[in-house]
Amino acid sequence: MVSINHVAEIAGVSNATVSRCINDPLKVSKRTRAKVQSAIADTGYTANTLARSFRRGKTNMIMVVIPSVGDPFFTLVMEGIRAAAKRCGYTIMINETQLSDLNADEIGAMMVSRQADGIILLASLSPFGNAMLSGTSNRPIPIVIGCETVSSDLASLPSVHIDNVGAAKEATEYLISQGHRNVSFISGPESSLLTKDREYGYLKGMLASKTTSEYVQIEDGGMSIHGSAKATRKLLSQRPRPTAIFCANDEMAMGAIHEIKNQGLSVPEDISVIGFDDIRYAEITDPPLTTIYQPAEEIGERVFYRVLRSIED
Amino acid sequence: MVSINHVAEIAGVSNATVSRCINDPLKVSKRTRAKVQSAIADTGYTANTLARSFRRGKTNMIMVVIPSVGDPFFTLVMEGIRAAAKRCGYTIMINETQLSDLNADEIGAMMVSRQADGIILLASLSPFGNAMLSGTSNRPIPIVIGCETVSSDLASLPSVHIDNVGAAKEATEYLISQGHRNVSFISGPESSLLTKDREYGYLKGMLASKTTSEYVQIEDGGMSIHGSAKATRKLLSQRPRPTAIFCANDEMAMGAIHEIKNQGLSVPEDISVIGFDDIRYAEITDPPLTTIYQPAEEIGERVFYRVLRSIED
DNA sequence: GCATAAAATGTAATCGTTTACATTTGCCTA
DNA sequence: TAGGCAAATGTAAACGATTACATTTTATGC
Repeated sequence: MVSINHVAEIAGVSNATVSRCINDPLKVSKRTRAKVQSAIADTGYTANTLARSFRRGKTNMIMVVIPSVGDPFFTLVMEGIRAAAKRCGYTIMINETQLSDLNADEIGAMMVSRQADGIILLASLSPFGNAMLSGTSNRPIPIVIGCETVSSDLASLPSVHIDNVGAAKEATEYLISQGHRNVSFISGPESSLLTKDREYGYLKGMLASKTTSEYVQIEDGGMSIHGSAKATRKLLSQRPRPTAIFCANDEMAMGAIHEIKNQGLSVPEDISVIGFDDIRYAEITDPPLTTIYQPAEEIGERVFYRVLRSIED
Repeated sequence: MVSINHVAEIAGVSNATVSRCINDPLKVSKRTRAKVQSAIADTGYTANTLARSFRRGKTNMIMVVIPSVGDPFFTLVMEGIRAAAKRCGYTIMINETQLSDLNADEIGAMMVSRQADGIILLASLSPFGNAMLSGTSNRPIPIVIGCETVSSDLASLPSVHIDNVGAAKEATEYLISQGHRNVSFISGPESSLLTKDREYGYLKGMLASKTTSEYVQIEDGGMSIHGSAKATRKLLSQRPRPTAIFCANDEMAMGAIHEIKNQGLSVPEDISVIGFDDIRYAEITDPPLTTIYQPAEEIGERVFYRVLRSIED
């Protein structure tokens, strides 16, 4: 491995000069710069990032924790994050951490290990409280939560997200304005606070009038196609049957539509379905999925700048 | 920031002892271990990963480069990679690098920067040749390609993938055996060698008999729903019309089905569609998508072990 | 050509670990 | 209890960069 010292020797200068030549070229004379550059070219030297980050105490990397690669919604958020990061000279690393794997130790370790300058959590952490925020005197690196809501335990963590309660309430009101009275809701797991917020918005919408408030029905769709299909089966077996199903995200809406058609019913004639997120598959479902748009890219951009701000403090 | 030296001081031992206590506890006496552990607890010390990796010359991280978070197929591959990595004490980091961003410099920098011990490329690199493999005397870190085919330029890179040519040929033969003669193919962009392999398999299947070889038709679907819908539109406008469309992946198959239905035709009565990969959406398309299964998890596992082997050499 | 300031370069400490090697401690046996 | 060996611990040198500070070189004005 060729180090900065090899380069220095070959160029006939000190390592400090080589370092300057790389990090602040204007500080070295044209002649020396040429010598150093040719030595770099000759040796094929590239700086050891580890050593540099270690010495500087900064990696210029931001880690994004997502529960699952393969979630089409995150693509959009990532787009925003990545674009902003590029502009600011940061590299994005993704850490796929299944929700079930998320535990305080792991996240805590990540936080203080300083392998990244900051962390963006596109996931909720409610089950773990803020245990991870204490217990170490090493200053934890900045964490910002994106899309997800912040649990009260983590109230200290900044977060960038839309008004899930309000949006879900509006969607529910829309369904009601279309004449629906029997509106059911397919929710996500307890660990996803964001879907709980949407559930709350649904409740708010339904509880506004007596007729609708009598028909509140919520099933857990587990954030997956299969889970949602199962939940739908359960909902459809009830009497009176729902005339509309509001799903906490699009993927579950797809599962619901699939199950409804499976049972020989049709969407939206027999039952309306509404989703959340507006992922790219939403427009090619049959029928096209009615869904609530989230400005995913913008959220990504904002959450990045938020974490950047914390880093720079 | 509390360092190993603080801990040592508090415990009344040398930093070397603290280090041993962490990395090889059996090497220190019970009494000392207790002292050190309580000092660690008191100070909330956690090792500086950067310093450790730098010193050890090893990060125990493997980077996976994927063209896009949000590709449902990668979820499955990642599952295999992650499981294997966990077993072996490695951490996985994902680097989302849009194909268009991939350039030799960036990848080359990644390769030698030693921020990871190895790289798994779930993408092809053909446009860039092996420029990145030369030009530096720093020993590049191991790279293994997964799922994708290796371009001839990169023949030196190991790769783990299925027999795309064979599988596509079989699928084509299957369609022909079902009575189809007019089978069209929707391909991916030039940069994705894997889809080119599938295209080649399609060709092999079609060219086997005179009747079918007369109907070879290939359109670029750009690996996206929209691109594929557009390609399908073009195919459907031709006379004679295809009776079957073979798509290089499931997402494009979904786009094709959508467009076919859009034009008032039905699947599979008027036109059969077949995809590739068996992503989770395949079973909820309407009609259910016929597709070719890839053992994604197993590929993930294998590609991990392959890169591990290179690392350990 | 000299004095002086500014620019360029060099020297060496430093970041937090790990680890080869040296030293000390403890234990066992004769 | 001395001698010898193993176990435990300490010392100090790395790893490869950056950077404060010291020194040298160059440029400027007279």
